[in-house]
Amino acid sequence: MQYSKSTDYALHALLHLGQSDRHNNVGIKELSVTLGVSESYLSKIMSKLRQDGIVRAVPGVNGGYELARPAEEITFLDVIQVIEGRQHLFECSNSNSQQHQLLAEAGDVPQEHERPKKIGCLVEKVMDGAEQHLHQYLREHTIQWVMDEAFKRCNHEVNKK
Amino acid sequence: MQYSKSTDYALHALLHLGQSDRHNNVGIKELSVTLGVSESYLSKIMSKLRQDGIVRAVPGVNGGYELARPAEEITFLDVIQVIEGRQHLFECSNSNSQQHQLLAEAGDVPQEHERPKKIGCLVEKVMDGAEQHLHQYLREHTIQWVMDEAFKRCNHEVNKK
DNA sequence: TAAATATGGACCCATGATGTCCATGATAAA
DNA sequence: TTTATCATGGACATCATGGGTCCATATTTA
Repeated sequence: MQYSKSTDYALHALLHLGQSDRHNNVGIKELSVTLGVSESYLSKIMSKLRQDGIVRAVPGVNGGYELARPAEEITFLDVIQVIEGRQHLFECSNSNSQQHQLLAEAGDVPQEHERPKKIGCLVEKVMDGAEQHLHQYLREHTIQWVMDEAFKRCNHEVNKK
Repeated sequence: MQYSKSTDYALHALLHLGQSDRHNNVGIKELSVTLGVSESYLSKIMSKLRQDGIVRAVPGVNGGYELARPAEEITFLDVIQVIEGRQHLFECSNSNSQQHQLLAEAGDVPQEHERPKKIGCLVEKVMDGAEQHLHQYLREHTIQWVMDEAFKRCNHEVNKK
């Protein structure tokens, strides 16, 4: 269970756009050279980012990509969800199995007018909780955060001299 | 990006072992019927859990599986790592690309005796932080926690009557 | 118009998840 | 000791997905 390379490419591409001098969009060629990945493949990824309103794209001569909104408003979670999809980290495959009947058995009120019970898998509940924590952290970190952090490190390095 | 079905099966199987009357191990047949999955496949999963010391297995007549330690000492993280492996959630595929050189460029001290710099990808750093939060939550939730929660719900249901 | 650029569809390949089948080995009951 | 029961592990089979290429098309600027 790992995030795909596409997510890697997407995040690094956005960082590059964030650093490039503003009002100058960056072509797919420059991006692909910088990241070390083919233009064809990177195009697909950038296209997804555009469809989701993370970047803007202009075709034609001197075209390219630029961030569609400020880097501090692009979170890691935004990017990950565009690339990886919005499915949950975990889905119980048999919510109506014997397993779950047993879990609810003791306090069960049998057939109190046929309602489907809607118990909800407790395993899933834990996993959903974990996912919420993961997402919260990813929401708190933006493209801008990485650039700021890099800048701070540079200063620190300079001061050491 | 999703946890596999095997993780699902493993967690539910352990719950079953946790609930079954103690000092009685449970055969693969009973487990497979309860979870609604084939014996063959579930065997593979149980075997992994055994190799990692989560469950014990005894062959022969009246054999089967039982928890190798108390249910409150089996965390979700334990189980997930056995099934999914211990690889990181994210690995930067090009830590020495031009991208990272640029990030470190401004404050760079060129060739101060050829050390490889060991910068470390900041994207990876964020992702590792996220992973730590995820793991912390999964460490705090055990098989026993789920059983306790199920018990509490039963009582609540009974009290409502 | 021509060159540069993004877009999207069709396709390919390797890998891993999911699952089956079978031979083997260990154990307890008869 | 024999036999039925049970776990183990290897060899496959199948299918979905990630990762990637190639090409035809549309759009824009010089």
